[in-house]
Amino acid sequence: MTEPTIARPRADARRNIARILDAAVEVLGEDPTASVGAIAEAAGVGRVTLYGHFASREVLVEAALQHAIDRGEEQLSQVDLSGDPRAALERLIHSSWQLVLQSQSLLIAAQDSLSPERILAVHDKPVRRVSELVRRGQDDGVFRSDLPVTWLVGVLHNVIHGAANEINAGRLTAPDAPRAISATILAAYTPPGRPTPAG
Amino acid sequence: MTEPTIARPRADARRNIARILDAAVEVLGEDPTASVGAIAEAAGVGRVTLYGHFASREVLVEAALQHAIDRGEEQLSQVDLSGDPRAALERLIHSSWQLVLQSQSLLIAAQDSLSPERILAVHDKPVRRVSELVRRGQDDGVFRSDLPVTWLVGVLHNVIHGAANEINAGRLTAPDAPRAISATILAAYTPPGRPTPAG
DNA sequence: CGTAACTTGAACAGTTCTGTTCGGGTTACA
DNA sequence: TGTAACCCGAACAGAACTGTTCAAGTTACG
Repeated sequence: MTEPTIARPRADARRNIARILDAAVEVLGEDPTASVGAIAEAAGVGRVTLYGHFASREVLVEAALQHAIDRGEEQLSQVDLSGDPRAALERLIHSSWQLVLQSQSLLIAAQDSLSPERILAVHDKPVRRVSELVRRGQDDGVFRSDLPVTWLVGVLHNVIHGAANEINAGRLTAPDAPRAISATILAAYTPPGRPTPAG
Repeated sequence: MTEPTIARPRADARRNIARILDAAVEVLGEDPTASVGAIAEAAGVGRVTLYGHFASREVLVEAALQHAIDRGEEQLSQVDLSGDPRAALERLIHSSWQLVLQSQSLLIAAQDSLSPERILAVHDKPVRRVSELVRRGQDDGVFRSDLPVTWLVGVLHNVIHGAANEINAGRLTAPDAPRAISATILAAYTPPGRPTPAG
């Protein structure tokens, strides 16, 4: 029985795949309706080549989302989540913010062409990271427990994305965003009847 | 000099226009990418007839958004905004919630085919209503003043739309939504160092 | 160096939408 | 009751996109 050789792509093929993924993240991050052709062009690659590696637009979008999240995970995994949950959350917000600002409409593209289940599956790791921090804060009595963790995480998600929209609308400047987000979230997470953190 | 007769549409034409607008609000409220043909069908009207009243998809979408907001304004204008700003805000949230739940993706459709300026212009009245209430709360010292009114209004906007998404994702039930939104917003609006309202 | 893997533009088929035109029928309304 | 306003289906032109095929090049790599 011959050893089953694992079919490993050629070097130029792997390079092109990487270029395509980078381009997809970048282009879809700005225009969620960007065509496959536009992505191929941005990657400096023929459209046929792209289809050779990604069978359909759907597959490409999912791979791009996965790629963006994987890259983000590298940074997020380095954030120190120990100590006071409120301070830890502020650090996490600060790191997440840049990532969201880049990939902005990539999520919209995903929502257009991917099933909710797949999107959720790809987001599993980052969501879990935030969820555990929030839960720890609840256990410590620092974060409110009268609302479910999923809701609190969702609020964070929406406020961050909302901040990106505010910047696009010119009603907020990028440097001001992290402070506004943190101040809003920390107050929103405060247990009923307890004082909010003073800036 | 003959009196310049104001060209008033015939009765059936006005009826069809109304039907089209209602259908547009309903259909686009569920699928932001719905085609003009689908809207015409839902209105029980020929596609040609629709184009006779609305020159392009863009015009139709804007008219539909305007229509939805105008209908909503009727209800919102009846909300009592006097007294404690926090209680008033809760009443306003409660009334706004139903409206948003219906028109959900109509806004997405608008964002796809309308310029941000036009969207903002159409939203002028409801935004102003909330803004003034928030500002009054700031003057009374009940709402925080360390963040701009536009930001606070934006947070409310995003949390409400986020709640709609949570419901779609099955992580929140419709009856629970108003309570979660109010609790979140009232805490988020609390001035730094002051206790959040106890549920 | 030779071959298999890979890339490429051009061209094609198929779909879906927008917006227009035409001709004949119906309806409001004065 | 007459006429202008209106409605409608069918059919058309045009654009944009997806995904495939082909034939000819280029490149990695054993």
